[in-house]
Amino acid sequence: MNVSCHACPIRKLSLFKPMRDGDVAAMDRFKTGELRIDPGTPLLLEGSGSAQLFTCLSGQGVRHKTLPDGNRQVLNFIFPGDFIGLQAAVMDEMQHSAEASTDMVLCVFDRSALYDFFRQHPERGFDLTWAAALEEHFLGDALVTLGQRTALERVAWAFVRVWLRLAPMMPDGARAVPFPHRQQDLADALGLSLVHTNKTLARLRSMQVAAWRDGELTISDWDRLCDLAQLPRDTSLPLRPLF
Amino acid sequence: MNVSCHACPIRKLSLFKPMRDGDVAAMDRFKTGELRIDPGTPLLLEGSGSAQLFTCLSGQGVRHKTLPDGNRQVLNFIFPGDFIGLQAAVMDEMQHSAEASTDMVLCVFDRSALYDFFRQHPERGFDLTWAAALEEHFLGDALVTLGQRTALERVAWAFVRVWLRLAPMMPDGARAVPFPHRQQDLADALGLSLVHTNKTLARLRSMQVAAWRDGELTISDWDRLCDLAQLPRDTSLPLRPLF
DNA sequence: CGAATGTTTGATCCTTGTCAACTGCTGTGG
DNA sequence: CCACAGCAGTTGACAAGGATCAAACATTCG
Repeated sequence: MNVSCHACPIRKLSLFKPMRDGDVAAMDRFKTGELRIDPGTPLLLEGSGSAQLFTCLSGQGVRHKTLPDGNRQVLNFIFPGDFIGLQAAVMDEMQHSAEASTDMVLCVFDRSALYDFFRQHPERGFDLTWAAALEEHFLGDALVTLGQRTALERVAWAFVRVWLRLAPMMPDGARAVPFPHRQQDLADALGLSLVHTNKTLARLRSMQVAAWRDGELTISDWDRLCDLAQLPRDTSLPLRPLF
Repeated sequence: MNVSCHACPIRKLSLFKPMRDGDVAAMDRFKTGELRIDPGTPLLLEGSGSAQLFTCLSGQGVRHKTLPDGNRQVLNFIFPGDFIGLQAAVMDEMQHSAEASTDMVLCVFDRSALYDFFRQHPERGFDLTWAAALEEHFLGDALVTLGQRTALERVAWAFVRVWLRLAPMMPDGARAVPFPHRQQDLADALGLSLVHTNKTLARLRSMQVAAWRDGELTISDWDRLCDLAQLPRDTSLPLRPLF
């Protein structure tokens, strides 16, 4: 199998410093292969059973936990370039898995090789730590949202997040980004009921602020959206390490 | 200044493999000094300004974010042994800081030295990544709680978490653990109002399940508490890396 | 066409937030 | 020594945001 990984997002993830040839080679050795899955297919990440790490090459999905009573919390949406599976290593007590919302192509890595990877390429390991800290930062933001924001603010916040994440990957001037999920997914991500989420979406639409239809998110009034989300209008995603 | 760090929790944090002498020496070089702060003192972590990392040696505190409208979300409580500051590096857009609830003693590290540390001690870097993933796991749990659990369940969940974290540090058979925070802090951590938190605490007390008074958390009925929190009764904290 | 899935809308209920008042404790200054 | 301010905790009354229930509607697929 050809395991060269030129388009592999783990590179993007680590692109804080230019990559040397040795690093690329090491990355390829680390890589196990590619995986393509259909919408609705679960990515097995439960407990320590799974020995794999993934990066998303294309498509979108959700990462979620499920409570014994059946309630589901979406931890985050998975976009191209995202790294999945680090956390799975430390999970036991709770259901934790990921699921494809569209066709997805994943880059598969062998977790057991990660340790060697660290030894041989400390700089990349450093980047990984940084990526994990970044993930944690995002989760912290989500926590703030679920803890302190109203329904309208939550949806606005989610839209800002999605837009910031995806817009840079779109051709300049694009008015919409792909967000191919169900309202139920967003509801589970924001800790709202499906019905209330739906009504809130309708409100945002009638306010002419943002519309999410047919798997596409269109934002008409960025400033008002940011205000609703209590975010500065020039918000951007942190992408480069600061230390 | 004597910077030997025999009691320093960053060692505990990395205790997955025995430490070699070289590691200890490197750690000490990495260490900047110790810091003791009074209750109510904020630890400056805002934005990229802070060039420091800390581990908590003794005392407790909270790490929180503040919204423009003044609402506060407690991300987590800080216990002895915890590592703080990794996330701060990637934070800009939002207030983010930590504050001491009691007298605290902190171990201070220089962030700029972290990179070198990684290069020279890849295994330790690996541990750090693991620690970051672990943190993320905890935040994910918190997210589930804020998103899906009721007030009673949230408080129960928090008590279980605190107990699991602190009990191993207590003498065997201890019936209470120190939890020296205000009800407002717990409320802000759980996304509840102060009043409702108070009433929920009263309920838990009258149910003879758990009582938190005078900075001490006492658990009388572990099984019922776990049931309320929707957690298995044999829940434990993940402490060792699985890969 | 019918079944399945997802979206939309209205009616009702309830968990939780808000407002307000009171208690008890601690520290301070006259 | 007492008066008083300040702060955390407690309790009750009331309001509201969001959950739940139920039903209709749209779309896709076999």
